[in-house]
Amino acid sequence: MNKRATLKDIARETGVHVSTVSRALDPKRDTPLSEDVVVRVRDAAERLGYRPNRIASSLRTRKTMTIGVVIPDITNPIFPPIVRGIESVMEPRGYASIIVNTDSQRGRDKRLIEILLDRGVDGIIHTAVLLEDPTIVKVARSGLPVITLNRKIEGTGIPYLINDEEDGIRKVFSLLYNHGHRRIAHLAGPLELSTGQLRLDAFRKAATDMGLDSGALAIAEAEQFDEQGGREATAKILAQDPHTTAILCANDRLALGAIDHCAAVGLACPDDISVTGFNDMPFLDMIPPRLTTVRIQQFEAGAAAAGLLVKMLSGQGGDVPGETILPVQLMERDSVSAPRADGIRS
Amino acid sequence: MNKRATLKDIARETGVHVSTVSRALDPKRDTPLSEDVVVRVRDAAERLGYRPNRIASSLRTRKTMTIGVVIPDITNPIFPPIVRGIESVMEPRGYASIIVNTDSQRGRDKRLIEILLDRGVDGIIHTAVLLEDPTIVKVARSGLPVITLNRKIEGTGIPYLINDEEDGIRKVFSLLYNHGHRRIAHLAGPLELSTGQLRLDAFRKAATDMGLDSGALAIAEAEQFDEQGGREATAKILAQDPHTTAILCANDRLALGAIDHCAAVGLACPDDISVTGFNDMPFLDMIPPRLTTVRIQQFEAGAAAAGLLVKMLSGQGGDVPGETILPVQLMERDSVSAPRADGIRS
DNA sequence: CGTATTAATGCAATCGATTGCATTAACGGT
DNA sequence: ACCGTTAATGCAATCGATTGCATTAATACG
Repeated sequence: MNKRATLKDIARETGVHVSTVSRALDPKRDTPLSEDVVVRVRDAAERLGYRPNRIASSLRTRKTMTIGVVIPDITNPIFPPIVRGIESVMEPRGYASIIVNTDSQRGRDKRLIEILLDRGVDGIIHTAVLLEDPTIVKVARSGLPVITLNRKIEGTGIPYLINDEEDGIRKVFSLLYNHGHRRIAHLAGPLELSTGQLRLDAFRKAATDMGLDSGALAIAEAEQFDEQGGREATAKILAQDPHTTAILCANDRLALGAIDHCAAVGLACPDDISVTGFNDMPFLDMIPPRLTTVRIQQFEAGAAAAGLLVKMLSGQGGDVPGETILPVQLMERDSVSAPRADGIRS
Repeated sequence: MNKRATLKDIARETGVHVSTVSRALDPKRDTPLSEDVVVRVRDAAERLGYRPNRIASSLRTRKTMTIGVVIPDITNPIFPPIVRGIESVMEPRGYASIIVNTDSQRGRDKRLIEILLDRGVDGIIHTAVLLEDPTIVKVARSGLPVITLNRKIEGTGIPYLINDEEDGIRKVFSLLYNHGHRRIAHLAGPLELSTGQLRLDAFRKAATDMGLDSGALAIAEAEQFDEQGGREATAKILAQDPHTTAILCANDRLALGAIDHCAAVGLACPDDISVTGFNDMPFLDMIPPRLTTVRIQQFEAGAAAAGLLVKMLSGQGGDVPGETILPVQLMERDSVSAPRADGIRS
């Protein structure tokens, strides 16, 4: 109904000029003002229920106090905690976030970033997923503060924050190895996605480090990071090497699919075959057999990335490390055991 | 680096006035313009990579093409699909969304809505949770388009969209009844939250409709909508009536907690006691015993609510029904069976 | 051919807050 | 008492797009 009060209203009310009102209300003002005026202005502002018009302010200052958050899909359970982590840092500092979902589609990425830029976001946190993201690189080059999460884009100077996935893969690999597994297969995610590629590389590296010939191990790429993708790729793995005793999966959902397919062909987990996941998504520990997996600090990663962005936004870009790596944690549960001694499996 | 092109740049480039440029670029312009100018302007715009400054536009037109979405908590798995549903409608129409999480806390509600208003959102979709939400009512009264989702606030004229929860509760209640259960308990959610209250009311109604004395049935209120809340409340229920044969829970997580507590005291589900959930959250069907529950159309609800909001935003508020109810679906799985005939339980 | 229309475009105010510069008043120093 | 400071505030431009009104040019009409 009755529109919001503006500086002009307060000016009229107090008899001073709008610029004076503006200064009186500015918490970190540099110009000296008489105590009297400040009090009167604050008073009037209070009385009229004044709230600054951020749009007008943004137009003038070129700051919207809004950031963009680019994620693949909020319905993927690993992202909500990340988002909350980001907001736990941004909101207290007066920033709002606009979240966009790319669904890992090339075209959308560009379109959505444009939406963010149109709205004048002050910075972007990008949980990059595609191996190539030319759009975000261009944006960062143009001077907008950008942080990538879960993904480094080489040679661009964009600060990135990642979980120590390489270490995570190494941990599960070692666990399987120490249980006696040697024919360890990798169920990779879509290699077009950075997560898929990264974890595959880490798998190969871990295998080599343990003295196995990574070329001899069965590897199959899932088309999607979901149960169906896991089922299909598992079939391929078992075809490649029927004597596989363990499948190291690129994420939890793939692992669930793997277990499902194995069960369908008569292989029980972990008795006949061991399976591991990655991410430790919510409720995972309630689904049998409780999956041995790697826990990633989603919330903390979001919060840390936001912390970096805040620094960049406040002009302390120099203080931002180019690389931040968060530790991961092995979660040993029930989906891993020693390979069958009898070697019954055909 | 090189800042964005503005109307002024295009004007200089083409030799016409900025206002003419503005009109030439306006898809639904009313003023007649010569084809020649339009072409030249479009050309120049293209060439300069012109993108309108939405901030400036917003200041003048008082439309930000941004909406606010208020939810309790995005990490609660029922909300991501709702959010995606909303965006599936809003984004193609040029709207961005700012999502805020209230954590069901009174104070935050107000503060967050203020954040949205400060940013000049054109409308709000509010998945109200508290029984009383004076803030959002006031906002709606001030003329801003508001839709509430999952909750009606009586007598305010705010259009609301709800799932037919009453019908859902009735369906599970009937199912239990038809299996032979008579001592059916209700594990309610926090009654401060509308969902908790609503489902309790529906439970009582269903009981009465089936000819049971709802006053005689065990009812316990959980402090939180989570597993721990479910466990604690289940203890209370079993204390109230040790002969309870079925627990109808206000949501899935409470049900998981209930089953957990029952198992801890030696009651197997469904053999010793039947348990039902509500919501059918993601991955629920992978957690044993697969919970019989009520599926709510989260995505569709979000999309439908957004559809209503869009109508209001485009000035067709008159066409928006005050009430929209989406059907729910009973998902029969494994957590319900007939009560033990032997009545062994102490 | 003069005037009334209409088409095409320019002008300038506006949205509300911010900020460099100008102005005024008060004060201190010598 | 005079001048240089500094304190306190006003002035006006600015951010970029939009839009009612004015203006000019072109066309139609009688």
